[in-house]
Amino acid sequence: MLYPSIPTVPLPPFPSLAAVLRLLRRETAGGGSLLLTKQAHARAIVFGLHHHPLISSRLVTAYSLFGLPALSRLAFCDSASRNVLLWNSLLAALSHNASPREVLATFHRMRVCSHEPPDGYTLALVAKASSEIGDARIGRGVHALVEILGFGSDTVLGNTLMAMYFKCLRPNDARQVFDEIPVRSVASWNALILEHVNAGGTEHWELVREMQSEGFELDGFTFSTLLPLCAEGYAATDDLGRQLHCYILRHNVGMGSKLHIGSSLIKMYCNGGRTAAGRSVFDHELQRNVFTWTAMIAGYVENGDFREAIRLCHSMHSVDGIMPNEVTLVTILPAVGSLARLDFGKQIHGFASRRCSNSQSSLNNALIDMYSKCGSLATARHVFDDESWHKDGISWSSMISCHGIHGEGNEALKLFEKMCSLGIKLNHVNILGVLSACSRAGLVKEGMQIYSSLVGSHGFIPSSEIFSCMVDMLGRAGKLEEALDFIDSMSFEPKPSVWSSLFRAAVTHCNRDVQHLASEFLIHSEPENPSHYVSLSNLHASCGRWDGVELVRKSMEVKGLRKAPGLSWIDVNGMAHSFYVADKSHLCTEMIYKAVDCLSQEMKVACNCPVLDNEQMKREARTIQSDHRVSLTRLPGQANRLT
DNA sequence: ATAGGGTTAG
Repeated sequence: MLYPSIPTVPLPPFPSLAAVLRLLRRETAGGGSLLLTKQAHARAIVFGLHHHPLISSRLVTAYSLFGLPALSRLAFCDSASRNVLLWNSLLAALSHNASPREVLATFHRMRVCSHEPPDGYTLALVAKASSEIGDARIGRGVHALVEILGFGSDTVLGNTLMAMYFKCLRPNDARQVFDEIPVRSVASWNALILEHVNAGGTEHWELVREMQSEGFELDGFTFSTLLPLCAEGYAATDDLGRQLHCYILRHNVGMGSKLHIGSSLIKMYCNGGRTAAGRSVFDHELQRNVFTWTAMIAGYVENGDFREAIRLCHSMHSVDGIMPNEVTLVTILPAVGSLARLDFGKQIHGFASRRCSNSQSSLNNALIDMYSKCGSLATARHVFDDESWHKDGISWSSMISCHGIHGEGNEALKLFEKMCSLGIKLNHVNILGVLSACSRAGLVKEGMQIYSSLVGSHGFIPSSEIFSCMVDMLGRAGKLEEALDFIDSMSFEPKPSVWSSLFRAAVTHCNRDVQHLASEFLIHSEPENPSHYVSLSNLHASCGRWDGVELVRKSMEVKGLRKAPGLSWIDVNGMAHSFYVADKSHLCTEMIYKAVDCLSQEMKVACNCPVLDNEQMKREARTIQSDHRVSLTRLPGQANRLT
């Protein structure tokens, strides 16, 4: 067995038990000095103190705080006398840094070797380990032992056993444990409520009332559980989220839980689209940590305010001295991609490779997506091909979509096959990814094949997004009749997105009948959406039916509908330039239009297209642009992005 | 003993 390297620190003249103990105080070890811990260990060995159970258990715990279970075990093994305290320290160290099975194995050794019976702390650690394994038989054994050893009325152990039965999917046993706890605590109720929330039922509010009627106050844990349920609150008349927020402020809830509550509140408001309310919580928080910041950044990202998200990410260090962590980076990367801010994306990549481990799939997945959205297919692929990290389902899905976005349908299909052969489970997202890749690349046959094999042989139930994608695939390829048949064959009412796909296709292929049909359905299913009226009006205009135009405009007026004109914008050297349709207001208009013409020509040559007249050319350019050069991402109430 | 922030499509 290897001893830790003994540092060459001069020993004080009269080393004593107390001096070693002082070095092994939790604060010293937890404060980050592995060197001091090793120094203490060395001294203990030199003076034979490492046999003392108090010293050895401190050593076990100290190494555990550094995440070094092998050294914890070493300190344990070296001790000549082992009491419950020492065994418990080892079990706790393994519980934090090793597998639950190792905890149980060590517990069995303790039962055989130790002359002292386990205490409540031992049993709590073992119950926790058995809940992580999720095996109810093992759990029942622990429960029996708790009763036999006389801890049956212990509140903390009761709570642990209850959580254990929930994790082992034995809710009835869990409930029985709860009912039999003689003196319940807030934690007992919190655990019960959490499980009901996770199970997706509605009884949790009833439980909260019951808890209050028994005289318990809701605490920070209760609110962390309840707040996520209130995101949609403001739409309802009673706005539960705000009510809970007021309760928290009035009762000053959250001794020691202020940070948890803060980030939960921010998330709750932002999930309901109320970023301003979330920001107000954020600004008034007396203490913020990386969770608080990440919650606020995520709120902006989710609601499409990418610039504010990036601004916050930049200022977290200067304002609060807090560094972004991996989760923060994973949160901000989609915003970077949506704004096509390759420069910032590269900075994040550099920052991550310096400060984070390279093993996190989620971070690498987000990087692939960011590079892909910024137009950097090669870099995205480079990250993907790096073999030092483990690829999960999302990694494959991201890479497949990335090739799809860049028009490389065949490469997307190749990856999809490989993904399936690796046994990665298919879901709505990764199927939609490969189908939309087929759609963009015009691989109709291949896309149909995947669709029918999944729906036909594998009993997959397609989502409405997948239906729209299939209509889009057929429509782009000009197969409008087949697209209509496909819509007919759908087993449920087509969502507006299905009709939108059909409408776009009909515009591209100049089929006025289908345009008309789709636009009627769109107006019928979303009568409050102004875009549909404008589309119909434009259709009438293109046929010279000015009375139709008039009619549509009137009905918009009656309904009080106005459509905000669409914008496109492009970032040039950090400056955003935006354009309306046929906009001529830019200072460099002439130059810009010349450049666009050149690009269109180049694209046509690249696509081997015949030279067309001016009208045809414009139409063609629009189609090609929407497929390749220009990817349009709609931001709510904002502009489109040009990449 | 019970809790807080995140990645793929559209």
